[in-house]
Amino acid sequence: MKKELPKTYNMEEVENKWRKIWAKEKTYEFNYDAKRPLYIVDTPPPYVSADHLHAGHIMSYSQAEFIIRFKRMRGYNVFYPMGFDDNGLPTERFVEKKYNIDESKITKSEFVKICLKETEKGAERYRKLWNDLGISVDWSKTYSTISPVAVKVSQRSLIDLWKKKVLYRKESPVLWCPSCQTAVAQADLEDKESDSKMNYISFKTAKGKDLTIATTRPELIPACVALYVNPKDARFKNLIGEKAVVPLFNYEVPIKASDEVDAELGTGLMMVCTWGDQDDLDKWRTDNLDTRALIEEDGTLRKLGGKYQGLKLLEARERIIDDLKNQGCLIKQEELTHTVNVHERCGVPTEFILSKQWFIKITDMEDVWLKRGKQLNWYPGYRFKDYELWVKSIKWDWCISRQRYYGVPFPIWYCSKCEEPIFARDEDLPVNPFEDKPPVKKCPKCKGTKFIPEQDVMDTWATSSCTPFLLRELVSGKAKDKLFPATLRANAFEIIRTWDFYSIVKSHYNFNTIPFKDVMISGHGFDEKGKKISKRLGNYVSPDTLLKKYGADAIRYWATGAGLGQNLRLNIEEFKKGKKTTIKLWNVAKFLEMNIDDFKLSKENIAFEFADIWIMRELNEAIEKATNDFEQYEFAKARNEIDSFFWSKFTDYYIEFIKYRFFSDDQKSKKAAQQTLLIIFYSILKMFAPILPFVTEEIYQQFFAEMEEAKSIHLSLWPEQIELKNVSDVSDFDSAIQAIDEVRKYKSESGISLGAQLDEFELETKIDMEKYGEFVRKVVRVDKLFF
RNA sequence: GGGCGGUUGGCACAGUUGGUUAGCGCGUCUCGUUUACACCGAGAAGGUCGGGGGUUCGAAUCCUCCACCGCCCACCA
Repeated sequence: MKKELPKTYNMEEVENKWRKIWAKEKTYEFNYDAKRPLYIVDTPPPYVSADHLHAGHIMSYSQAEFIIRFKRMRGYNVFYPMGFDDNGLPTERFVEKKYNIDESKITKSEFVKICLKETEKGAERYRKLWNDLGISVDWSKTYSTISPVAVKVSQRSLIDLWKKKVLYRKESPVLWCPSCQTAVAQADLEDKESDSKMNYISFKTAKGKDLTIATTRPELIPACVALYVNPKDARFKNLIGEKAVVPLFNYEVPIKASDEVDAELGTGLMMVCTWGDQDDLDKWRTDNLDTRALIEEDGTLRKLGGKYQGLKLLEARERIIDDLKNQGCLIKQEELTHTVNVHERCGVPTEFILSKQWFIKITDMEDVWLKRGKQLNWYPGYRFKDYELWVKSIKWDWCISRQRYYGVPFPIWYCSKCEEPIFARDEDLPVNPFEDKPPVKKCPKCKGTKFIPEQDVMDTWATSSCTPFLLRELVSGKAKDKLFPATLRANAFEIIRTWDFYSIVKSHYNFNTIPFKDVMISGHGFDEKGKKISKRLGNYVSPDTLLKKYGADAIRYWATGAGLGQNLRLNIEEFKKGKKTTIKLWNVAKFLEMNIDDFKLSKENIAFEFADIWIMRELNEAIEKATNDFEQYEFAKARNEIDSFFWSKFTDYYIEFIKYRFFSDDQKSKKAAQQTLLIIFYSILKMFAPILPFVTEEIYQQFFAEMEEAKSIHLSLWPEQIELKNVSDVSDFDSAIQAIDEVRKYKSESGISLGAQLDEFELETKIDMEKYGEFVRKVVRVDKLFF
């Protein structure tokens, strides 16, 4: 049946319509079906506390989704759930700021309640944006990282790690954020440039000889436990084994030797404190130095600080410098700029403090992590380097406990007498140790009867690293066992060292396998000038504004623009081009509507003409290339391929080549053109479908739905190449095209309308006149062609 | 200090295993209302591929050094 398309494409109306219908018809719902191969997608659960959604978010999720739609059309049974990461520090800080909350004046449960409310709001915003963009998520399969199922899976994973003896609790120096007042992991650190001073301070040996050390952290002097020199350093080697006297505090520390001391740096004499940096920790560990814990959880000096006790680190620094000056122990100060490690969530420099924390063993396992990493397919391949580099730089076991409120609780109680940890039973999960009782009445170790719940919550990555085996909990029945490992993990490069790495760790320990087969790494969205989009710079437009102005299809079109793993600038021109493409598709549909009476593929033998065969050959090539590109996750290349076939071959040439046949009385020729148009355009629509889901669906429903069983173009199959057997040889068709170009050029340069009829034209291009003469004459409207 | 990515006409980008006059889009200029489309069509101008050196019959494409941009890691006594 023939339908009348509106004259112009009403983008907003069409997009809205299909959003509603896809939701109502549950077009993207996952239904297990043993016959079809599975394609399981694990995309990042975004932080719902991110209140600055921008084009970068659109870009990375769209890019993964192009592949997902492609795979769906390739016959895969796609399982595409969506999660929201709403636990942990980012949410807490967001809530504190938004409501101006002082945590000391609010109960833990009140605070958590507000966090939950905010995260719900945040999730709703994301959900709406993804939906507006046409992200083909199965919305009946969602999770949040604080939901009972996520808590259960995380806790179960943790208990398993304990049983496998790779989880341990230990008092040791840990990376600590004095602002958030929690332990943090190595992966949570960020570099920050800051101005500081190098202080040259005089020590004395026990025998009274003068020594000078250089430090940027004079406030750590009360925690000084040793001085180090290089044993090859002629100036100092005779000091090795002697004692030095710490100024202001007047206690003795040993002078030791280490090859790692660089005689050129500072004064060549290194002060080791507990603990200022990695060196301090290394020396402390290997040489069994004293433990002098100086820093309190809130970033003030402990009792060890003597008269400086209670001062903040920076205040203590000033006072100590003053006092050193007064005692003549400060020799000089030099300005310098150096990089400090700050907590990425708040930008405050981290410290090391002595604290009891839970750790997962990841150090000394480089070969294991590398082996696991190599078992994955990395797209693009060079991003494996990022993983490799990270794995090789791991110095700490993964500290997973956080001294915060809003997060997944540890399923752990401690015996109040002997501190033995009691883990929850699997059948009781999820548990909240504050509300639930431990599974034993008596401590198995000391028979104590009182238990204290673990106060800490888990690191957010301890939870989100479980997503590969959390996803399957969203379905019931037979499918469950088949939904792990996932097929595709898609994320941006900056979370390779966290999300990807920790997921690999968890799957390795818990299931002795890899968490997913393919990793697809996207770049970042940049602003129009090429600057990274950030909240601080305010260099972004809200996605809603962009969507309203250009439509989802156009924005998705832009998102195809970056090569895999490359950054992508915001580019309004690309939005416009995307919009133009949707309109062009619409107008071609109008053309078909005007010239085709019956939208059916004919079963009769069709007398295809040269131009028809030519365009079908071109189509086959385009299909082959686009398919290969998509298979390699190269959506940018695929789009270019489809684009150039559509614009340069199909609309610029083929449609012009056949117009005359529609005005002629040759029914056979007309029929062949109609059939070719149908075949080609239908394939084009399908190839554009992963990128432009709305306009392709609209046209599909108008003209092609009746030809197929699929209720949506997105559930139809990806186009196959057309079989071209027993057809004329058109390998010289390019000469005909060249002749046509020649006439077009002549008309254009002579100011003659392309539609004007010419009596005769002398061609320079040599063509097979018998074969293509009539065709060229009709297309370019010339009565007589000759050489 | 180590590593990754990038540097191609005004702008934003493609350039497969090295091979004929280096491509596309936008922009610019000139034309054209051809019954799908002016959110159109035809045509033109414009680059020697960041810089130096090398390999080769031949390099944007391989090697080497350097510069600049972006990012990651490490160090900073």
